[in-house]
Amino acid sequence: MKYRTKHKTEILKFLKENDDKHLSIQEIHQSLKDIPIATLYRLMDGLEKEGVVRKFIIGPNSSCCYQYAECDHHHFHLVCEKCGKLIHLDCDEVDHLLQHIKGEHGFAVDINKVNLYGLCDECEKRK
Amino acid sequence: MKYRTKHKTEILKFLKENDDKHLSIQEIHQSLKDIPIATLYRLMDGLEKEGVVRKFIIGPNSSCCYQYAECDHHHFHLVCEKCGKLIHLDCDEVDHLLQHIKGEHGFAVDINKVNLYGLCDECEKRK
DNA sequence: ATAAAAATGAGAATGATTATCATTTTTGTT
DNA sequence: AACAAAAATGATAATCATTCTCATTTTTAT
Repeated sequence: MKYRTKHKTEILKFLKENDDKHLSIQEIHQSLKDIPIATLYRLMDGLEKEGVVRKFIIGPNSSCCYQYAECDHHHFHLVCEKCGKLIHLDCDEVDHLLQHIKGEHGFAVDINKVNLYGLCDECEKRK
Repeated sequence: MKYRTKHKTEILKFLKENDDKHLSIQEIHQSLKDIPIATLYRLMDGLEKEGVVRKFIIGPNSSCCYQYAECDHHHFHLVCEKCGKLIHLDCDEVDHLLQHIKGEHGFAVDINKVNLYGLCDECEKRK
């Protein structure tokens, strides 16, 4: 991912325009038809590794989704498995837990890679 | 899943013997070679629906894993991104955070779907 | 302008999971 | 014990997302 290419620019533009959604590879491909699917996979993979983009696994059987990564990287993301809603969890308790895990269990959690899947209030009620 | 069958018995015996591990379909199939893979998928699916067995999604790209349900502890999984090691995090702090998230943020985290990615101690030292 | 490094693209390959459907097994009932 | 309906099976094909391959093209630094 060292070179600047038209495809990369196009993808980032599209993701920025939709920074409130999680977009699957399939959805991105729908909109950016000129990018071959194999290339798209490759580029999304690279962008994720660079931290430009965030990858979500929504549900066991569906494919993964991507979203433009924001700069404030210090919170967990709650992802509703029903409606796909993304909640940013700014919360001291989280920091506390992560420090505890580091101190007591010797594991440095990379908060950028973590999503807490579950059900939001509305979807739980509708269940 | 109404009838008692040899296969079901065999699977449950195997899972009980390995109640400290998460077993992938492939691993189960390795050990219980006489059960055709299609049947195995079907049975595991049925056992999960019945609540006899728990399904885990470990990592974005790997397949799912199963564990005998009675032995399931309410824990997070820590996944080391370097060595792939899976750590079971049994910890009261986790329960505390989840209750807090449910109570204060109105979100029911499904702990089985969550992995905390990061670096284990050994890999961090080696970094 | 050039060459090395990187990215591309088309299709094939992979690999997990699901669907199909004729056959077999299980179970409760005569 | 025999029967029939319901359920489970098994072999194979189908599906579908993702990855691989490799010859070609593009990008970048010099």
